[in-house]
Amino acid sequence: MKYSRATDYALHTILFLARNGSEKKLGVQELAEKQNVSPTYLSKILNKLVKEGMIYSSPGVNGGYSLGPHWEEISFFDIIQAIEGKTSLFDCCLNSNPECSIKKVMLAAEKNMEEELRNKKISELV
Amino acid sequence: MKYSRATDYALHTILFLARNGSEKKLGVQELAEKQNVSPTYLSKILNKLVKEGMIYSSPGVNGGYSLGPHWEEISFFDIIQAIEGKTSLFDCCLNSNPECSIKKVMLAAEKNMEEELRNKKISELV
DNA sequence: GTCGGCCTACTCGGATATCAGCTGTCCGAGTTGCCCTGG
DNA sequence: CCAGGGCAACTCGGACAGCTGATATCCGAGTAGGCCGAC
Repeated sequence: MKYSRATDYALHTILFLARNGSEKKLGVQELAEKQNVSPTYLSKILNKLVKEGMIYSSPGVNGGYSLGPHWEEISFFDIIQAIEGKTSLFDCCLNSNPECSIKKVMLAAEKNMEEELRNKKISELV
Repeated sequence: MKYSRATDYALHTILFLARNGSEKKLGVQELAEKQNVSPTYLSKILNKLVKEGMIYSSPGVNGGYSLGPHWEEISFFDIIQAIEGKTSLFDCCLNSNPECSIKKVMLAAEKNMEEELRNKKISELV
């Protein structure tokens, strides 16, 4: 089990944008070069963030990506959830018993990590 | 990102063994039927636990799996690590910068979950 | 009766098949700013 | 000088390929207990 590289790219990209100034646009080319990814792939990842309203994208000449209006409130968890999806880490696929004690322990532990990620905002690192 | 089903099987199997009495053996057939898995696949999973010394396996007629001597100390984390491996959830593959602030946040959050899983022992659920 | 060999019920390990999801590429389409040309 | 068209630089979206890891399955090998027959 691992976080996907896409999550890594998304986190770093948002941090790049934040450090670059919240208003300025950056082309996907430039962002991709800094992370050694192909621009097309990075564009796919960033589109997920666009759909969540975290960042803007401007087409056309001199287009690019820039941060959304509430970027200072974006937490690590927001970004991760946008990329990885909203499914829980653990699913007890054995019996559909909602009282499964193993599931309870796992979900409690997951919540612990989630809380930490919810409280950490990208803006704290700028 | 998700925990593999193998982890789910491993956790439930150990709980089965614990509830069945720490000394008694259970065949992989029986364990597999309760979880709707193929016996051969479950056997592969359980072998990982055998190698970590958590459970014993007895070949031959009336063979099967039984708990190891220190089974009461086995934590959720031990089992998960035996199945999923010891790699960290997050790897900053961008620059090999050990000071990457994103990595630090992620690892801190991961530690939070890890601690919770370390402190939860299977024996608490029996 | 007892000793040894076979048989059966198990686990172990490697090789292999299958499948889903991640990663990445390619191409066509849409959009926007800029330049260039014709009046 | 100005308006309009075309071009170039971008992003967007879908289709598709490759690869890796999870999820199995199969088969041969090893092991232990029990049975059975020969002596």
